Amino acid sequence: MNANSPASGAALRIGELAAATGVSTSALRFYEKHGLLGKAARGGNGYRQYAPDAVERVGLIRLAQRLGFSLEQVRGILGRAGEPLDHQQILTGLQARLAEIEQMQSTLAAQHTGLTCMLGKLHEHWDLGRCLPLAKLLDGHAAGDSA
Amino acid sequence: MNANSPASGAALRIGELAAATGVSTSALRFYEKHGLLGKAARGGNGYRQYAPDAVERVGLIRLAQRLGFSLEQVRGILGRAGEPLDHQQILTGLQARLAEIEQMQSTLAAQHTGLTCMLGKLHEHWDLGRCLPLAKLLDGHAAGDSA
DNA sequence: GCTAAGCTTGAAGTGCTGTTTAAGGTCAAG
DNA sequence: CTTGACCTTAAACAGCACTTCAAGCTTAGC
Repeated sequence: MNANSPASGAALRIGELAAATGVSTSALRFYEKHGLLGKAARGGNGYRQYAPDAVERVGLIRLAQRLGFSLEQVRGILGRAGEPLDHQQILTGLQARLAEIEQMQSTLAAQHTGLTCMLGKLHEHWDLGRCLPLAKLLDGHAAGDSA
Repeated sequence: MNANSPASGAALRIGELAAATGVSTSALRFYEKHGLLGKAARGGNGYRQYAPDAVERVGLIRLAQRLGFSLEQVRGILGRAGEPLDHQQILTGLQARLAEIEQMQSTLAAQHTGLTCMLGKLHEHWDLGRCLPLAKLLDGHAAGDSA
């Protein structure tokens, strides 16, 4: 029953960490296997023993995921395990993601323009064929946009 | 050698259609199998015989893909085969994609804001932990789709 | 008529990501 | 003793758009 009673000051077991973070135990093991979480110490029974700050680490992983980072990118940013957290590396990673986002934004903007344009054309004359040239609009720059 | 010489007025073989559209033959068969392309007529030899307007159809499929439609969505829009092309269905499909795009745009915008914010915080005090509250910012309005 | 290129089929494989599940066993508490 | 949390590794899943494979046709040029 009480498998999940926080031992106040000390180590968390995987189920406790899972409960504390909202991440499944299997996901936590997965993170560990992929170097996101760092190998937990083990008790005499072989159970993982997480220090309380693991909660924050997991929180950071989930935050990063929400910011659109893949787990591989997260590992690139947070470092492979409990290592020092290289500031430069973090900045670089964040900026790279920012660039990625901007790239996607311009792709989406171009698609948006293209679709809007298409809807306009379809209101006039009902010919999808006339929309084909829009393809060039999507290639053209994928960056800026011009209606 | 001349397997790909357009027989002027008449039917295209799959390789010819592929050459004309820049889509591989295997992809064309794949499209057919999934109802995007409509079953081609067959010659006495069993080869597919495409009418010249298949080129346009394939062009539309590729255009749609560039607009971010999945093949399944394309099928929803263009109709399951050589059917009449339901105008209403097309409009609905395009608008649905437009909504999808806008959804993604707001997700990306939120991520962008979050990241920028994070970079700001990190310049001040070097504590990633202080960035955790940003998670709420991401929840705030854009559904948790990161893609 | 030989050979190479092109066509036919269906099934399975590919690449990517993030988990989850399954199978088989250990450990602790009621 | 039984339940439930934990351990391990390996494999499955899910979604997308194809590609590849194998085995066996046809067609075209020489």
